[in-house]
Amino acid sequence: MTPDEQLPELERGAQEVLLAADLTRKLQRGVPLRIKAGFDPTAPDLHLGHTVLLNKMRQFQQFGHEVIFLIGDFTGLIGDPTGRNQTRPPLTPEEVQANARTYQQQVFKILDPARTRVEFNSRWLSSLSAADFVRLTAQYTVARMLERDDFAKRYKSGQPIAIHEFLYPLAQGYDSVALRADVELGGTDQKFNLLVGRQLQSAYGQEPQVVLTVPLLEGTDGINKMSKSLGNYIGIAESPADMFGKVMSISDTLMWRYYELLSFRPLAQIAALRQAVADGRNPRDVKLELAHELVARFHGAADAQQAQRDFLLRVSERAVPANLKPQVLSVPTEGIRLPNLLKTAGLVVSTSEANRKIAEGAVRIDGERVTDRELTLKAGTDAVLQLGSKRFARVQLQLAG
RNA sequence: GGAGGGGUACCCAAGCGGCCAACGGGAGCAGACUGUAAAUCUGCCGGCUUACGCCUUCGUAGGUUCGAAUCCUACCCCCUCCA
Repeated sequence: MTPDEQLPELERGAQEVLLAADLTRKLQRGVPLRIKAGFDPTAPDLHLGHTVLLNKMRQFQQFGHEVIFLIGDFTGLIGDPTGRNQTRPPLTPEEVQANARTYQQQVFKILDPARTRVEFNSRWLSSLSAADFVRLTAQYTVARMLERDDFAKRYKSGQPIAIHEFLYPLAQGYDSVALRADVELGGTDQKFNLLVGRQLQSAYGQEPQVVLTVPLLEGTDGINKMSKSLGNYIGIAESPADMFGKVMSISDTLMWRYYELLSFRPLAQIAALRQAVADGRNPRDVKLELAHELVARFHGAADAQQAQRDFLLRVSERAVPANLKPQVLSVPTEGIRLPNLLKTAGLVVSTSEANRKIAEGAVRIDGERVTDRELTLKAGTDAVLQLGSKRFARVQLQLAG
C-alpha cells in the first residue's frame, strides 16, 4: 500500500494525529515504521476499551509496520498520576510478571504475533544511573510539566503533587528514546505523556515520534471510561454468551459510540444504520448486529451465531439458554435447602442474599417461580436454577458419598 | 516545626452514650413495564440461621460504662493554613 492509501485509513477513528505532516513524511520513506504503544501492567484482563487501540495497532501491522507492545512494568511502579487514586499500591515484580503473561496471551487475539515485539520498559529504565536520570529530568521544565491538565488543576487548587509524579511522563517519554519510536499510540488521556516523548527524542537527537491518539471508550454504564476496576467493562476473554449479553445491555445512545469505535464496518454503513433507526427500525436489531460482529471477532462466526440464537431464545421466549454446563453437587441424604443451593451454585454470594431474592420472587426452578425458602432438593434432582432473567445454573444433585 | 479539620458500609454522607446493622443520596441487585435500551414505579441492599434469634462492623489498640460509631487514652493515616 502506498503512503497515500495508508494515510486516510490510519487516521480513521483517530482523535488526533500530531503532526500529520510528519506521519506522511515518515510513511513516504517506504521503510516499515516502529509503532509504540504502552500498556499499564495493573489490569491484565483486556477489555473492549483496550481494543480501540489494539485495532489501530493491528492496522499498522497490516500495512507492514513493526508494532511494539510495551508493558510499562517500570513506570507501573511509579503509577501514572492520571489514575483516579493518587497513591496506587505498588505492584510486586512477581505480580507485574504474572500480569504481563496474561496480557500477552490476550493481545494476540487481535495482533499478529509475527509482527509484534513485546518489550518491558524496566529493561532500559531500571538500568539508568542516577546521573542518567538527572540528565533526563534536565530535558524538561516544571512550567511545561504544569501544562498537563491534571497537574495544572491540582497546582491551581492547592492539591499536592508529589515530585515522583513528574517522573512518570519523563520515563514514558524516555521509552520512545530507547525504542527510537516513529509513532506512539495512546488514548486521549495520554496526549501529554506522548508529547513529552517527542520533546525528549529531540533532546536526545532523534526525530520526534508522531503522536496518534484514539478516543477513550465509555464502559457499559455509558458514563465512565471502560475499566476493570469500575466493573463496567466487557472483557475480550469473556464467553460468547456473556459478551453478547453485555453488548446487548448497553444503552441505545452508547451503541452508536461502540459502532464508531469498535466496529470494522465502513463509516458510511454505520450512517445508514443510524438513518434506518431514525426511520423506525428497532434499535435492538441494530444492536444485535453489533453484538454479533464483536463476538465473532473474538470467538468466531459459529459461536457468535450460537450466542445470538441463545440470546434471542432467552429474551423473546424467556427460555433457558442452551449448553448450560451442569454442575454436579453432592448433597446429604436429607437434601439441600434452596438458599444454600443457590449459594453453592454460585448464583448468590450468601444465603442471606438468597433468602432475600427468594422473597423478591426472583428465583425460578425449571422456569417456575419459587417463593418457598424452606424448599429442600434431594439427590437425583436435575434442575435449572434461575436468578432474575440473566443468571442461570444447571445443577445435578448426587448423594454425598 | 506550629495551628486547625477529618477518618462511618462499594462511593458520597448523616449520626456524636441506649430507639444503630447504623438517616439520606448514588451505584448495584431484583420485581413491574419493555427491545436484557432509556425513563418510571416498587422492593432489597453485613454475615449466619427451617426466621427464634445469633455474630461481626463505624481508622487501629486499649479503657470508662449495665450499655459506645458516639466519652477517655495512645497510636496510624489524610487534608487545610502558617513556617
